[in-house]
Amino acid sequence: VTKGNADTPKGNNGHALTAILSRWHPLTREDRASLAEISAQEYRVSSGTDFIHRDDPVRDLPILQDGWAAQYRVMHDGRRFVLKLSLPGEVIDGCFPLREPAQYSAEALTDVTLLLYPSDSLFHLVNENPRIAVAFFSLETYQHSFLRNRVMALAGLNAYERLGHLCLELLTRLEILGMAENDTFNLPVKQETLGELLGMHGVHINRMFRRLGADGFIARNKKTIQVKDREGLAQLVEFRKADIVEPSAIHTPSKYS
Amino acid sequence: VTKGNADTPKGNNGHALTAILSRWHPLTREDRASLAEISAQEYRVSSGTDFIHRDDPVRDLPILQDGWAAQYRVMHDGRRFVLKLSLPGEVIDGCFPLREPAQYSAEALTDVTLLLYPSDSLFHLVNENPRIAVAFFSLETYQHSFLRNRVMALAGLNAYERLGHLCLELLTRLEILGMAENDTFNLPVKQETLGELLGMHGVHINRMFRRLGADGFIARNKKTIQVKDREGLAQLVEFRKADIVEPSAIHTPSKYS
DNA sequence: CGTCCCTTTGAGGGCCTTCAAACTGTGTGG
DNA sequence: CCACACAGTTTGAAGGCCCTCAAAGGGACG
Repeated sequence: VTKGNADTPKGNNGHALTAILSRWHPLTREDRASLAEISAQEYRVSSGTDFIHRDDPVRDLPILQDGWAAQYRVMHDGRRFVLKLSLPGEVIDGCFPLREPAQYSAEALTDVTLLLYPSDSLFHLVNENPRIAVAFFSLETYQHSFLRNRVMALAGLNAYERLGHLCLELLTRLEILGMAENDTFNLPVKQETLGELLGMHGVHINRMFRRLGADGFIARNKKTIQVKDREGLAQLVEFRKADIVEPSAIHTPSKYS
Repeated sequence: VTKGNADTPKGNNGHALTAILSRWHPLTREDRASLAEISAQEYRVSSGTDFIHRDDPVRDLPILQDGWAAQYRVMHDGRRFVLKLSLPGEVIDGCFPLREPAQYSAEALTDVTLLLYPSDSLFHLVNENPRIAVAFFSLETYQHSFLRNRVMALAGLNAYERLGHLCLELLTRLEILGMAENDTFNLPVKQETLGELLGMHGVHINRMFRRLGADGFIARNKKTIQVKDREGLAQLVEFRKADIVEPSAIHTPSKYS
């Protein structure tokens, strides 16, 4: 793990955390200035290595500046469970405002560039500034909404549908991050890992991918996935935009008051 | 649904929401006074009826003063999916700070007494007061931690283990609410509903309950469940106290700074 | 051109579902 | 007090989805 200072990370002429939070709640110039005082350390992590270790204390809020990651744990019988994939540009959740040992390890699935914001400074700021607190709250609510949908998929759908659901979830999240166009995205994750995420064997992921392709829902080419029938698939797997919390849902004045 | 006014609900000589939030973040006398100005409406809902309807606008934050509830939806193929059980004393999540249509219906599993706090007033307060914002944030984090564990159970455990996990989750949540003693609790939920929660058929819930009893992990008597081997079961189903966010994890000064 | 990692394909078995029916407890009306 | 209806639990048997083990196929890299 190489380490460097990066208040202004390259390729990003601003403060990454400010950019993310301001999507979730209107921030004043002063809010932004307060946030800008909290500078991140930049880390580079190469594919396959852990950058958060389970049971280690959490001191920082990590943002994936670039690359994919997985939060996982190894269960007592040796099987691996993947809680969540983290995408380029996303905040890795479960790390704030906790100061407890990490509940899940995080592994780089590709080469990763990481921004680490010190928890203590953030915690202090959140306790002083209600707008920033609400912004974090809203971000948490957004991530929460995807987790609820994962629960729905795991409990209510079969393997075929779960994988279709995952394709739509990733497509949606990547579109929000500006990393998917034309219903197409890159999926640099091996099938065994997808299996650990969706609660099925990697071999079965393969069969279901194949069937989704044969049924015309998706097309695959190496690591690229294109959703061919987004509407049809969404209906099949119970995926709805309305189930995802968007910024407007939170700070738009109520239409019903 | 009968309706009444209840700033000071009977059997509760205080402001229920204040009591809950102050568990999650230290509140000043002024904070409590601000919260106390937001008065709740009390509703009574009889067993089996819905009190939140999917796609209806959310105007209030509901707290279950008494009784059990389930958040559920009916999927396009007619199957029911239960997202979460809500226990007496708990805030029903997914309702704040949203003003969008409800994503899940909520059904009373027993006779229920409900406290409804107007979202608009709460939203206004949260935007003014950082401590109350952090308290809500922390509460959300707490609920989030249980959801993460549900995902782990659904993706990583078989039916037998999932049901054991649920027993421990409910026991833990009820203990926190002061409604379980001696590893024993009342479970007024039919097995079919538990199946919809855990992603398995109600009939299989029965078989797994039976096996958990035969293996000495639990004892059942009508609707009462006693966990006989809490440690053993916890290890089997990967249930850890450390996976549940507690108040101290959030506002205790960092040990590592 | 060989190695390694991952994907793909095949066959057998187990977990869980599905359909069905018997059983139990509870409330209701005769 | 009993007969009955009703809801939920319990038990049985057959079948399907998914797992498990295994091996072959493909692509990237040296």
